[in-house]
Amino acid sequence: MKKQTSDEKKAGIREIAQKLNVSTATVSRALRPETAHLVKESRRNEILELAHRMQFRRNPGARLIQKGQAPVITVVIPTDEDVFFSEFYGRLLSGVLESVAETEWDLRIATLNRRTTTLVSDLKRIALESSGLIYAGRVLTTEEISDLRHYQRPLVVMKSTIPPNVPLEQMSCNVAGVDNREGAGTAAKYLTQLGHSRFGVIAGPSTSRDFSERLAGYRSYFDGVGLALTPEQVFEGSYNQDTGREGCAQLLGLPTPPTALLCANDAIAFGALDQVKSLGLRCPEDISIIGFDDGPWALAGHPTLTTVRQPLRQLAERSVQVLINKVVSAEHPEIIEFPTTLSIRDSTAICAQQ
Amino acid sequence: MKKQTSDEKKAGIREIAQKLNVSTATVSRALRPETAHLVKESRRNEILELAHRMQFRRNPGARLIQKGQAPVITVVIPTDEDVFFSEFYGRLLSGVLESVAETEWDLRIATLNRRTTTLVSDLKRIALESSGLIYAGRVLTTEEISDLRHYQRPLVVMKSTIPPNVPLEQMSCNVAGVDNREGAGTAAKYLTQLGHSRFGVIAGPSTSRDFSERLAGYRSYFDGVGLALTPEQVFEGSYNQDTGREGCAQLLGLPTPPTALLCANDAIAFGALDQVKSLGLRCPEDISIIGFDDGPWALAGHPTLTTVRQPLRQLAERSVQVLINKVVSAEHPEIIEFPTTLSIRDSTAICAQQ
DNA sequence: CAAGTTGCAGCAATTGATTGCAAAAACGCC
DNA sequence: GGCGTTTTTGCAATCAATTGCTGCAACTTG
Repeated sequence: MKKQTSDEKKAGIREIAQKLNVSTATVSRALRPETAHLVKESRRNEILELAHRMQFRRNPGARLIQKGQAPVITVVIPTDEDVFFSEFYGRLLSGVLESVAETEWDLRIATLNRRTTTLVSDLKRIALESSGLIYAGRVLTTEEISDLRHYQRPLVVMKSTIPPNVPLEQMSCNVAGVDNREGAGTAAKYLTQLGHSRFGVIAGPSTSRDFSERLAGYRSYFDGVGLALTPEQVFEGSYNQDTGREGCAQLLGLPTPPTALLCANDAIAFGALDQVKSLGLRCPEDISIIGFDDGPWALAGHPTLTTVRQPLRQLAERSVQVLINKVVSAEHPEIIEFPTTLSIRDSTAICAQQ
Repeated sequence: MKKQTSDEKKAGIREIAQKLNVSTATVSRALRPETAHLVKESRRNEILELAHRMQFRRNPGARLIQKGQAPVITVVIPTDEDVFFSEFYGRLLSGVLESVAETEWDLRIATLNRRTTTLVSDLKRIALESSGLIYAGRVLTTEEISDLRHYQRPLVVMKSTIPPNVPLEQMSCNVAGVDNREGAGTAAKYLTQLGHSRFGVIAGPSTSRDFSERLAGYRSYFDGVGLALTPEQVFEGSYNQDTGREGCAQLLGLPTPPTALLCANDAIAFGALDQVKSLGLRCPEDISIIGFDDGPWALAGHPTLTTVRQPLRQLAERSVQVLINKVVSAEHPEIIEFPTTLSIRDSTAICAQQ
């Protein structure tokens, strides 16, 4: 009696074939949905039934060795503790996870070395064991972007990793992102409809594509309605709460302070809200605040935050689709931009001042 | 000129062998660190160099087919949008990610069907393509736990997925978790040292192992110092902010209200804080609040939150180690419990009342 | 100088499922 | 019953790397 780990041998396609007195080819065909129609139904059922009883699982390597690639999608994210707590990554990842879970594919997560200088070949390495890549890592350099031309494999790049000054049309790969301009415009429009006419904008860093698009969106809307933003009305800072506090303090210190604040993300909005309270003002009675992101905390505070929701779930879903179906050729890469929606809550109200 | 996808054929071990006029065996040996010593150094360098120039990547399937398993660790998480926003999962996942990134292994993420009744065989399926599993999914049933005996492969189960009434020693697999009792005790002790003597506890659901251990930790400490908690001093609710608000309201309504609140997680603590402010009281001057988790938001509010930090990074690291080294036999599974640390911030202060 | 030891490299088998090709079986129709 | 179709099935090659075994040559030792 040889020492055997357990489980009465391993159940391979061979064992099944042998027990049923058919060839492995038949078993193989019966077992995979794509070829199942090639096997007579009665026999197929026998095979399926036995495979189930023997707890058969096909060896993934055997297919891999033929195809040279696995049904795995890899998401590349930054090397950064906070990734899992950010709105963007959290919702994106869970979206990808769900989309992938509905298919036969697997999801893998990878990070790049913090300061790699060989991005494209790193991506090639990562991609080796997967069939498609979603790049959501750190912001790309222009050099890296042009290098990406040499990466001729299924790839979707998140728009937010592209610097603001690079036109999307110039990208040689698929790009997926959220329509920040439209979302910002919607927020601005909504405040206008509530009767506000004196606005303040607390923007994030202009080095970020998302933030610069959002600012452009606010600007563009106000230009259109003849309320063009003056430099004093715009505070630019980082993407965190402190920026919200500082921006709020500065804007409310203006000779004619705004009655509504447009914040480029939720964290900034929370900071602004905190500052408003510290100044003894009330939100929304004295001042309306609108955010951008719609994270889980938007509902947690007092008042709940009116904010722009990014359809990251759909974005993820579409990206996965693109990769799995490879519907897009490298010559005509797809640019996916999803529209946002406005989540109206309690931090905005009709303008009380005339 | 035949139509060729690109890249001058695929660079396999064969092509390299051919160009250098050696056998594939030699190339194979030279390429893998474990066997590299079997090839003369000069030749090995030639091979390595050419492999690099040809951008050679070995086909993962070919090894898989022999070993029957890939160097991949899979983390099983719940099917739940919020996973990526929770302290626990966020920090755990990023910890696992980092630990794995330091090795040659890959990280895969999988979810279970929402209501699977065949957990163990599902795990087997998932594990098929990976060499180790970290289970951090939904809470296990006792039946599933005893089924796990049949799962004889590298597996680490997170303690929080085990129901409170199951003794850890009874588990047939490796268990990793945080020492909640000790953490809760430390928090309680710290408040005592600040001079507090009237406490309120806002606990989470007792169906959760984490929360029930934390409550036990508070109890056990107070018992030890002769301040045993009465039923009125303990409010049990859910794990969210509303519980914090309700609990705070109720506890502060007692004839002799507490001067310090122990909250079973940060969200509850934020709720309590919010309620304290609504009641026109100040934290920490009038009442101290202490949380549990130390999430990114603990630093964001006013005042910043004193809270118990879980060493999830180390927990993740150790779990990965266990899986990669398979240092633990199934007969003597390891129980890993990491100690917490206290992050002292502004929401706690010396007791002002005598 | 013979016998023994060690280092290096190649041959060929192995791994498990898939698939092109062709044979065999089943079917339909007159 | 015969012939043309269609459906099922099996054989054997294939995928890319790994590894036990063997052979050869160089080196060491008595």
